[in-house]
Amino acid sequence: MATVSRVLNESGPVGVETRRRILEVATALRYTPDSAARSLTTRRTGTIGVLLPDLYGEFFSEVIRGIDATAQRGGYHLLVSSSHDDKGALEAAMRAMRGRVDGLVVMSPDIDAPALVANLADTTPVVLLNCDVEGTAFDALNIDNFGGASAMVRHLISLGHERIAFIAGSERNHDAAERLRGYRAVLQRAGLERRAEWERTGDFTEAGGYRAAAELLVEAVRPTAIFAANDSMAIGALSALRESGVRVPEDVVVVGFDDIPIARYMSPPLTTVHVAINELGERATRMLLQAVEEKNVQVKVQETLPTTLVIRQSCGGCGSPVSAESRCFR
Amino acid sequence: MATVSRVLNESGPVGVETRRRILEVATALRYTPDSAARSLTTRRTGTIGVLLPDLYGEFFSEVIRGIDATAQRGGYHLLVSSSHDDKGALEAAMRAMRGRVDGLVVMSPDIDAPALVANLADTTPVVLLNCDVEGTAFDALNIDNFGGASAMVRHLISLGHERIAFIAGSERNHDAAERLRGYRAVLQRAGLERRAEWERTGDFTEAGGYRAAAELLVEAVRPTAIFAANDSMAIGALSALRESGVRVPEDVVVVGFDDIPIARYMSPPLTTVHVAINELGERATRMLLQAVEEKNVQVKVQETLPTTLVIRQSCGGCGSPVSAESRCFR
DNA sequence: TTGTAGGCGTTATCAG
DNA sequence: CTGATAACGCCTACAA
Repeated sequence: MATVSRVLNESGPVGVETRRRILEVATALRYTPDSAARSLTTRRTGTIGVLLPDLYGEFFSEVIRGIDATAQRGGYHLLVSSSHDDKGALEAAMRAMRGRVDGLVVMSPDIDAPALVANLADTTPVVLLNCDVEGTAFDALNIDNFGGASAMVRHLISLGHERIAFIAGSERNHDAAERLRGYRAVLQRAGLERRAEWERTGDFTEAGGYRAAAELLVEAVRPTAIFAANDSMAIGALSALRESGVRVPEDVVVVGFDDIPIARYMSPPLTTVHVAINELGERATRMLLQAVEEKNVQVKVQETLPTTLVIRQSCGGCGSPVSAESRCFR
Repeated sequence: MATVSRVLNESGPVGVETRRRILEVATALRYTPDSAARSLTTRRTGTIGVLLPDLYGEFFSEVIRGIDATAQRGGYHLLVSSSHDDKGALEAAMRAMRGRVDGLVVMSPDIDAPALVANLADTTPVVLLNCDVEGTAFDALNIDNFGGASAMVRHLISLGHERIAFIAGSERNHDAAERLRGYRAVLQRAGLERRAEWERTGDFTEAGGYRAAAELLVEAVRPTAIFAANDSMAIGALSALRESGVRVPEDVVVVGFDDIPIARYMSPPLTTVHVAINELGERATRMLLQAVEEKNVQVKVQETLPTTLVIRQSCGGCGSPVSAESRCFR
């Protein structure tokens, strides 16, 4: 009956008595509108989709936390799908989500998601998270990877380090590439030596960082500082150094990127580039919801999430000339 | 057209030429069946719901990973919802999922989920994960919390410890309660002293473990071993001890529970009770899919996931009389 | 092997 | 203010 619909959705005028009766019966019968039927007519699902490359580690779980919180606040459900190694898998996942969601948050640092989205010619709003995107054709949110990495290297230099190694993320990863770019740029600018052996490639996991650090230790010329492109690898590096009896920060300094929650609990507490991971998910979701709910606005926005240096003990201290944006934490 | 449906679902006979033509047009038009309309007729959504208390930390993200992998393999999507502090929130979330999912994995160690599920009188299959459930009325999967905690305390005793402290999880948490029960049972059995001051209550977070350990350090009689009810708290404890200049494992021994991926990378590597977290999600999902796909089978199963001791360095070594189920890892 | 008709549970439209 | 009636897009049955 149409009136029932009007009562439950508070759309249209309904008599007080009628309304009461309907509500009574509805609760008595534990009646809940069928969401499939509803979205068949409304063309809205009340759900947003989240596409992630993986779910391993604290970084992703914090991002989802932010997304979930924001979506929930906006009254949306979350359809999550992860582990899209290649383009085909991501494309399949996107297609599978079509019709099931009102919008999509796509985090895909490894894959050319923009091309994929353009290719799909879909009308569902999409926000690209940590993607390598040029121009203004998409809603996109990125971390200030270059700025963060630059600031960290500058800090290391200010502490007197001249032999700075870098453990990069996987080569195709956009965040990884930007962080590497920041590292190289500052080294070059400072006129410091850049050795190929001091640039190892990891995979953003603890195991990768462990391996890379172990390799760095046996180099003929050992670096005095190791900058890992994310905290997980820094933690792996810490572990490798410890096993080899190398003291941190006395013998070698280790720093990371992301500031995942455990970073401050490491031994020693990890100096890192702080990213407001929660906020990353939050803002992406807010951007998406805006696009979902105001379909008329066709203007896309590109945003960058700023980063800050968090100085803890794994780098040996604040140094004398602390750069403007760095702060000292316990 | 019915034939189109037959082609896309491979149900019913279709002429070869017709089939080819339909497929051709379908791909040309990028046609994808509307999932809402489809589930309206089929009464199936191809989605399973996951209800979690929170998304913080590696434990949850590993569980979801396991669930996601298994669901994906079975061709199902994942509708995730978290942060259900109280009964009302959980109930609302369950109701909201009704009709959107074919089945539900409910992880709710804090809340009386069984009562809720029974109360909802819903026909959607549900698997209860880490819930305090009695009897055989529900499909349920639990960790062997009691066994794991017992084994760990026995191990500590075998290492010669007599003053063993415990950092518990929150009081209403079922897993936490079982682990505490295991700790107490073994202490009692061994005739060891049990002091109220050596039982601190944490909240399964690093911060909670940090606080609890700091409090233990100022006790008149200081324990020689600290058993945290999960790894996050153990990591927090490690951090607190380190800050106070207490060496682990020389001065005080620290052990955890869960064996989250980072545990092995701690300094020192964390001795802990291994839980196959991935498998936890995997098995729960398999149980659910079974219930979803074979509706006839009305027999519910209750399973327990076994645990094993993982001896690393934070407990000071393997000890002499290694109990049967313990293994030594790097 | 193919096309037609009905219905899934809502909401939107339109008379009353 | 309320109740019919027609979509929404698909699948299942039935008839051709």
